[in-house]
Amino acid sequence: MAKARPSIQDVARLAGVSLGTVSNVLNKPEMVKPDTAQKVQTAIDQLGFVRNDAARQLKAGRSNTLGLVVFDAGNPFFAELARGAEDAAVESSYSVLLGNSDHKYERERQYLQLFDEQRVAGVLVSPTNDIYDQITELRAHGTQTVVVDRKADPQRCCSVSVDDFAGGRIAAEHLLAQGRKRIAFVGGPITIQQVSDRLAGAMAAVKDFGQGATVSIVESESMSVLAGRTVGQQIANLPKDQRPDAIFASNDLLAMGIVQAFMFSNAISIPDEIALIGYDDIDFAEAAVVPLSSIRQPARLIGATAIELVLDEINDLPNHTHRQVTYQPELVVRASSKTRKN
Amino acid sequence: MAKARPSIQDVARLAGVSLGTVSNVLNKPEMVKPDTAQKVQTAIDQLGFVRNDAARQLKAGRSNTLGLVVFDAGNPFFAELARGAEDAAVESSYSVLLGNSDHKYERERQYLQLFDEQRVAGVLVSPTNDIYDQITELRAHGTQTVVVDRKADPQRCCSVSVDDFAGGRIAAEHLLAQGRKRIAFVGGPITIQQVSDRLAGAMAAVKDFGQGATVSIVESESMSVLAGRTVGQQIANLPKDQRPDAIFASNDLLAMGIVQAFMFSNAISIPDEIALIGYDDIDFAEAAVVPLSSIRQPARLIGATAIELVLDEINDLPNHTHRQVTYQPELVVRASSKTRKN
DNA sequence: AGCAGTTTTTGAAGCGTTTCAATAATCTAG
DNA sequence: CTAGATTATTGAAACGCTTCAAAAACTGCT
Repeated sequence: MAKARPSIQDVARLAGVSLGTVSNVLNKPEMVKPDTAQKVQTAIDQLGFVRNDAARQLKAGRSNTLGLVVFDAGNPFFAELARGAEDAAVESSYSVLLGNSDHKYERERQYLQLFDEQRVAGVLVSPTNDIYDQITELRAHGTQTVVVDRKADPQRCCSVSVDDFAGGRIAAEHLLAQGRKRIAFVGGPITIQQVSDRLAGAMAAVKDFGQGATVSIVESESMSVLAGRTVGQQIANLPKDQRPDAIFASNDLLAMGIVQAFMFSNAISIPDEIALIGYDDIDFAEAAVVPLSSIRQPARLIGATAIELVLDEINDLPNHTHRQVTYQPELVVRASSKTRKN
Repeated sequence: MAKARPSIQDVARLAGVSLGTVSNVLNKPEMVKPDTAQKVQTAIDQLGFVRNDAARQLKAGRSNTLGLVVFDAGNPFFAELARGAEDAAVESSYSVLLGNSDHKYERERQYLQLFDEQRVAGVLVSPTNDIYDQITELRAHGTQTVVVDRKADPQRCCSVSVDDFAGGRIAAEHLLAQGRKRIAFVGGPITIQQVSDRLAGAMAAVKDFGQGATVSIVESESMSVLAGRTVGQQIANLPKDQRPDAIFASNDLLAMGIVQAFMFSNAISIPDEIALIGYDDIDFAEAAVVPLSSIRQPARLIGATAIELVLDEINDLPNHTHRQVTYQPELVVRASSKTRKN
């Protein structure tokens, strides 16, 4: 049934022109006479011809597709980032294909490999882990790569990130300023760079603050709402005097989960007993049971900037120099961390 | 610098074997002698050879990539759906590339076109609109296509969806059962099939119920949290006696936005004055200021099922018959729609 | 009509794979 | 040790496109 897909040859034959002409209609329409173009177009329509990108790429050696690999497409932060990237790419008539590694190293590898094999023009990746070799390899193969949401060695490639250390510091400082002393940091696995940086920032703040404030670390299994709920449960189960008086969740998903757990067990009030601050300031933070304080990151901007960088590298390789763009996070205070009577 | 990427030829030369052998190592390793394979592998590593997918596809005529086009990757519902699809695809060693149409017809077209040109093995698409011609065209070209989150004519292709009419009915019935009479339906643009089906379901429920209950329609600009906030504002601005006593938001994002608006203007209490129910039951619904009642859809399952269908069609085209899988939605009652004293 | 200059069209070469018939190497059994 | 069977390797021929030098078809002028 589905007869073989028509090729440029078939179109040429039907239109009574040479194959080169058809190609020209497709790629350099200005250099073919209008009525020839018309004939060709008619043939194309009639046959339902669709250019075979594989062949085109094979010949041309490059594509105008970009790859983006994130580790949690379900996190609105990354969704925003992706959208920023997409918009910027479309602007320059590139398309962005999104791969979700779901925190799985193997899957990340797989997408990177896929993009490499597809010879995409460039790749943005928010590396889960020690993906450095992967990236080095990619770059060695000639695929331009930009690291997003994490700092990268500017010797090796561009990166666009937000200062996680500063973010952690700001969050902790805020909690301390509210008079909290026993801060629990929730996040995990702590092997994730972002998590450990935020933690480090928080610790630094506590250290500078002195006054006997402490940070305890609760490592969560992942960074999801569900994981947050588990952690929340855990904390709720603690004897009252062992509970922290503030929680810094390393992203909003976790924070929302914690909120859910506290609501459910009905035992802990936010912010009276425990103040809570999240990270990312996703759209949902504001609508939480207790509107969630958070550290805002310019997700969209990150995506857009990353695209800019990768395109610069693609189009102007010779005098491209790697840049390390770092944005500053911003404290957003809502009810979840406001101490009522101070 | 970046010397041309090594080809299979280069590998062959370096390994001292023929090009066919290298290909075999790559594709049918069982039919090449172990030590030959070893030599080849060494050469591959040394050169950093990466198979050129374009060439491979060109020859093979097919790829093992699947495309997924959704219209709102930021909506956790679709994120879930995508994850379900991805997991199922990986299971069968396919990869899924995600395109986000962002409700824009043009961008949807563009992704579909891209996938078509890339000769992906199959496409899942949650069509924004009258994308039917697009799909017909795709299929005519031989790209297997499955419609997700919407019913499709089973004469033409498979589809996996949830019964939106039933969902709308259930939601409205629930609100009516709570003693509400003036239901506002929020959603838009109503040209979106899902929206109009849910509306139709709600209207049917109200009609069956009789008792002078009514449905008013508030068309929102889009289906986002932001749009919800706008609508919420609008409703809050209404004179008290003209406000509905229940709102059925056609997705949770809208509902969350409405919650935010009501909180902000501080004028309307949920559910006392207005009961609220959303749709999709995204993870965040439970953590909303007022935990959100919702209509749950099995997002992950939808994605997984769609992959199954498309793979069946790909692998067994001759005796594949289109199926129209419809799942039933499920009412989840939380605080936002519970009438306290009844 | 004939020439030079200009615009269009042509078609062969080649991109890096996979495939497959042909060839070579190796094994088995007599 | 060898014929015959079996297993491995080879390399030429596509796949469908873009490119580009060469040919053809026009132009406008004498």
